[in-house]
Amino acid sequence: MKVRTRIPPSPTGIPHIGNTRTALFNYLFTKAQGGELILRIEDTDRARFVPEAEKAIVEILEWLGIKYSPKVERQSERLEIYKQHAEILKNKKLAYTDQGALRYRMPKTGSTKWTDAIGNKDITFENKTQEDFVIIKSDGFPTYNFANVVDDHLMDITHVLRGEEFISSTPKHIQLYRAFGWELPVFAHLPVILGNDHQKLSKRHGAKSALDYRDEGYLKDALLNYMVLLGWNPGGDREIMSINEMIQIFDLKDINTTSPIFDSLKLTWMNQEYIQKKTDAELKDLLVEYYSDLKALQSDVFDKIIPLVKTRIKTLAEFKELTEIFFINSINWDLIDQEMEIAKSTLTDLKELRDWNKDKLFAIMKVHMERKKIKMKVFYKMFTGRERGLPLPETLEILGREKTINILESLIK
RNA sequence: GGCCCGUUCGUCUAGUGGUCUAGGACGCGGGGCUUUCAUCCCCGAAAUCAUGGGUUCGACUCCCAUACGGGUCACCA
Repeated sequence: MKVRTRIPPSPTGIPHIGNTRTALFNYLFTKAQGGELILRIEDTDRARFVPEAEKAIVEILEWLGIKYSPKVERQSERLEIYKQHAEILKNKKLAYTDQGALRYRMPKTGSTKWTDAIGNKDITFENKTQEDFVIIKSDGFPTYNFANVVDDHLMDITHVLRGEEFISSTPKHIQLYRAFGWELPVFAHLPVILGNDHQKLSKRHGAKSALDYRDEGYLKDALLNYMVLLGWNPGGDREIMSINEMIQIFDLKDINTTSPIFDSLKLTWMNQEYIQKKTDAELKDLLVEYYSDLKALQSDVFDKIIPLVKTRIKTLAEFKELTEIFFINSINWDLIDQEMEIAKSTLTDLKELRDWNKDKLFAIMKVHMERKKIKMKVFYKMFTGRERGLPLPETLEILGREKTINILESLIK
């Protein structure tokens, strides 16, 4: 039997990174099994419905390369189906009307159990602890608990990979399957990702979305790689992996049972790793895509900057500040007396310099450093306004004679 | 509070009865390289494997209890 899974977001906002990780696991599992993944919009909550949410959901999956079947299902378009199925339960006296809503009558004796694929463990709930739950709301829309089960069956879902927060509602789902005489899918409840506060990731606690990370200059490969390591480990010391490598070795049995804490520091480190692994051309493309205004930079200048920048940025967003000197058109820093003196004599040297290249430029600086017993920092401050940055001689070589001399002249007068 | 799940360095984790005086990664500290800052390289600190009982010739690994943490108790998903 072919594996079929689903990504069932509810369009109540932009999904945060925890939800996206669940989508990723669904994708990896499905690809590894040669199955099919569908996207099903669970828009049954009219009060919290956010029109733009679906667009963001699709955008995230697209950016990350999480592919699913072309036909997107929407529960709001399937109301008739839920109504029919509710009717069946009502006729069987398994559901009853309660204040305009339809409730499912849960059995009150015995127990409901299943073997969860995560950790391969049996989970049992005593039925006496379960309450009758609403399946059709008074507004005519189905609840998650109902629509989810009906759709999973009708759409031939074989594996339900979802967050651990759904464990306690799984007995409801199982009873519904039984009431209809349907076969159970495999349930796999992923441990939820916790934030720094050790609480479940949530918008309220500042959980970001994949789109936020993209906007902050993170690469999709890095985000994907970091996310997958949160709760999944193929064994051994392997950490850096491409999505295709993940698919090759992905197995539900390697998913942990403990809730991991999201460590943005390690994500940032990983992002830097990925940036460094990119070729110059690839990094250039990423930067052009990230910044809308890089066209202003001359292509040959841009090409020369890339290798200098590569080991110095952890996110694409850091590019601008680091390369500021190539974009500025006015000087906004001052020199103190000693620096001024050095600036003047350096300027003289620069004007006389025949070959404008990094070695000659560095030679000039070296002379001054030795004569005045100063450190390189002084030159960084002088030419860029900052005490650190891209290698100076290289930077000035790329900047060119005219612009470099301009900087010193405007500082001196 | 009831019910459910979990517990190895600060964090992500390896580990499936003896190879563990517990390995890797991030972060942190120190050093090297060096034109600043990075990158890179080397070294180091960091877990009495939550605690207490079992089982066993032998437990991080199996069982039980306790503690702690998390999830969930909606006409939200």
